[in-house]
Amino acid sequence: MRKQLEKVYDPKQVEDKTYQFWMDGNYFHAEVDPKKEPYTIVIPPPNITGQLHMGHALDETFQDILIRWRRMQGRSALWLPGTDHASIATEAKIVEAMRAEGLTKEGIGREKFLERAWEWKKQYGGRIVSQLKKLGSSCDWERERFTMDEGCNKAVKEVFVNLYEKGLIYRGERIINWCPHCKTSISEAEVTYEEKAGHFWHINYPIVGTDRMLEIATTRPETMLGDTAVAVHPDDERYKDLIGKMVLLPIVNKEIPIVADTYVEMDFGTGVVKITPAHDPNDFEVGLRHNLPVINVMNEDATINENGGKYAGMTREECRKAIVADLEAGGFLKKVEDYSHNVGSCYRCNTIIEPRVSKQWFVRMEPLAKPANEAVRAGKTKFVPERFDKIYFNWMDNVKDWCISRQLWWGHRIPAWHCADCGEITVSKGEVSACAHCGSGNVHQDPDTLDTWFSSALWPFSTLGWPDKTQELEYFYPTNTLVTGYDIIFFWVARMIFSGVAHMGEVPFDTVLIHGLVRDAQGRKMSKSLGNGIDPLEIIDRYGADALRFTLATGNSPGNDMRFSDEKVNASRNFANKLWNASRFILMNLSDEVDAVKLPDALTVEDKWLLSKYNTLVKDVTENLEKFELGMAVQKLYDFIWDIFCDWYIELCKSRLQAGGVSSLGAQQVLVYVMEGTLKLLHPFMPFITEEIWQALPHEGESIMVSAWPVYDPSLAFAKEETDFEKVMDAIRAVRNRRAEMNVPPSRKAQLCIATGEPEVFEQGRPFLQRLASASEVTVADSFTMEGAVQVITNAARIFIPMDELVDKEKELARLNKEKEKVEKEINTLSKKLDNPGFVSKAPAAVVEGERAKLQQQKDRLARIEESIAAFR
RNA sequence: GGGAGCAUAGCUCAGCUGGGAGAGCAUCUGCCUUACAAGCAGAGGGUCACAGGUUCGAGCCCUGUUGUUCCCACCA
Repeated sequence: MRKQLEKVYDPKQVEDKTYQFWMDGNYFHAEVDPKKEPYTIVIPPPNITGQLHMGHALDETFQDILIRWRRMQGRSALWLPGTDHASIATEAKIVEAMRAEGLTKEGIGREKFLERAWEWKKQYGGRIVSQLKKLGSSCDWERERFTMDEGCNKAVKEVFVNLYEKGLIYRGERIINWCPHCKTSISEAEVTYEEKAGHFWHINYPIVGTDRMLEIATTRPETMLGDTAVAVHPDDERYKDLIGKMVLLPIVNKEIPIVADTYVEMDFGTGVVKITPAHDPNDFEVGLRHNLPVINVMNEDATINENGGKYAGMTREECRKAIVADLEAGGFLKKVEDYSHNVGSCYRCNTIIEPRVSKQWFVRMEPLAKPANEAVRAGKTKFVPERFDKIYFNWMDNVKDWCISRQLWWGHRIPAWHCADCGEITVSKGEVSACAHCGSGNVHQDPDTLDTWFSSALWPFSTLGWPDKTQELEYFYPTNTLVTGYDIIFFWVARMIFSGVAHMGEVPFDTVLIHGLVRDAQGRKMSKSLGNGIDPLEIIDRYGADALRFTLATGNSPGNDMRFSDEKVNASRNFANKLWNASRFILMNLSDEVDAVKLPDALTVEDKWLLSKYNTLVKDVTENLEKFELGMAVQKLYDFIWDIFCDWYIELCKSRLQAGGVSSLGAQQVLVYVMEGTLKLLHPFMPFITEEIWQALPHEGESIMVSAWPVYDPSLAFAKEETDFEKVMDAIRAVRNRRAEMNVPPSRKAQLCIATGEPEVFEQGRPFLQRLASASEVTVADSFTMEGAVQVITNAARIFIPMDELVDKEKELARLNKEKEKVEKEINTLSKKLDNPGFVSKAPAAVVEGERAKLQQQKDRLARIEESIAAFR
């Protein structure tokens, strides 16, 4: 007794059980196997603070599709999973949790803080991993890594020391982007700019020794507390005579010089710029050129410090208001304009960043970017879609030095020790107890940690054992495909590429598959603040993981954003159910004799039609996957299963199954053969349901996920049978169509008389016409003379349905004449085309041949229509 | 300021190297045909944003225009 399936597919009864089955079978594990070709994907490690969101779901679905497909193709397919320590985000969470207990970071100290952080990681770091499993991700969990584990730490230190020794890491006092909320420096890439409405305050600065005023315009009046000059353009006739003079800084009452600098745009604002070297990157540069003092007027949290005099203690915003009020009271404020300008914010917490001068560690980018660019230009790494290489090049060609130090505790600590005696720095992979320069034991480690992306950049090789020369590294590196969103190209992709090139001498992956964002049904970005995020786990709970995966993989082309809606998942769920019921049908009809996947010796015309279609599907899906056209592959599978397999073949084989005997056995074998192969093709997209059905059908092997991917089989290409059978299908469709138009219910059977030049084709199709076109009886002949019958014309036949009482002669004639007109028009277009010497001589022969065949077909059709019209007269 | 994407049926989107416009949803009609009503059979609906050009042939290639989204840079 075969296992019978439930009437409706219930993912809940299948998914967890099946995932466990795969884990028990150890199918996810990839070994170094010289007999096999490797295929490697490293996961973009999700943050340990994170919850699975739609972006992850899309990313992981693509990766799982690729990895499952390659595994079935016999590659040693490694999907290396792991998580990211996410220094800023994690530290923020822990600080927040501590605040609830009335504790502060500084209060408990570094050591205790890190203990808590690790405890937190232990408790919550696994959450996202278990969520990945819900999706069906076939990661090699034995090789799971963490960006702050021992191996990654070893790699980080190795790279830091290496770059330092090459002079590519340096420490310097620079103006950097400071997040007053996270209280750390952040890199250029971590600042997002947004157009914000603001004001342009015009302020009069009295010129010392005259009664003239110099009018400057600023968007940030509060920074005037740190002004150390005003600047004009050297060629500006209006101000030329003032260069070198002093102005009196209002409120502060300090004299500062008027300098000349070409940075100033003459025709913007008043052509005079106040210079605040400590709080503006451009002003900082001007300050360097003119040897201006740098006065920092803000604390770490962007409140005004003691340099701000009476404004000390105010926030930036409070100070701005107070200063503007004071300027106005003092008569210095000339006017206020509305002005919108770009304001930079921290990409993590969205706080407006504050440019700040401080001592930080930097990576010198130019020497690293150059070889990385060359590698990509040489095609060693390809972006899919290709256009994204522009984003990469644009960033890499203009890249600034990378600020890598963070004033945080949770992260890789910078392996540098400062000597209190000689002031020199000792950089080392190991612990340092004595200064390498003076030998003093009075050394202390730099308190800062590294940018999270510093360790992420090493991910493709640190996870494979580097800097040790492991077998894994040798075998799996360079990896093959990196799957990620376009929003992360320079944060991560670019940095992995230059790191791979610098430390491994080889790019880290051959292909970067870029996908877009998942938006909500209205096309808005999903975000916490909008509250429009859709939880993938809830979707899985309601529709099943397969339906979610199918939705994410379908109707979407690489690099483009997609909208997510319940309707789409619903359609996917319906598809899963369709597949489920098709297998139920097969199982209900399967006799015990059919116990293997094997084709019958004798194939009928409809068998050959189906097998030929299936064979093409195998080829197409494989080719689409090779070109990363996942959406197209999945669409073809959908069409094949629903339309060709279910709506046609299953209906076609019903009479054979009912008849029993050899003919029935043959149909069963074909059903099993095609279903089994199709399940394999669909498995990477819908792993759970395909496994469940595959196990219920005759099969070989333990699991579909380690079964062999189907290959195109030339012996299954039946071109002639395909076209022949489609003529029968055409006839069926045409008859159905006529009957529907005349509102004849299927229960009312009618005789069909088919006049055709290819009687053998329609003889073969007789049982199908009977069953699917509601025919009581089918007669095939060269021609018929029949009066008053309903007539249906296809490209291969004239079909008479003698239902005289339904025939309205006038209407029939009108319809036939309309059809005739249409065909004549068609013939006209085709003839014109074929009479065009340009077309015949320049178009490919196959195309011309095709057009000729079409013309002939239409001419034949026209002849049939004319016969029918004549018969009515 | 520079760059990129998008514009195709009422809606959401496919359409791979140019060779007779597609799907899902929605709408309308008829069916519980014993795998599936989460279904079956049918129907209607498109100047492929606009204007030129290349070509025997353009939704697809080129130029320009309009609308829209995004990225980068940035004049304080």
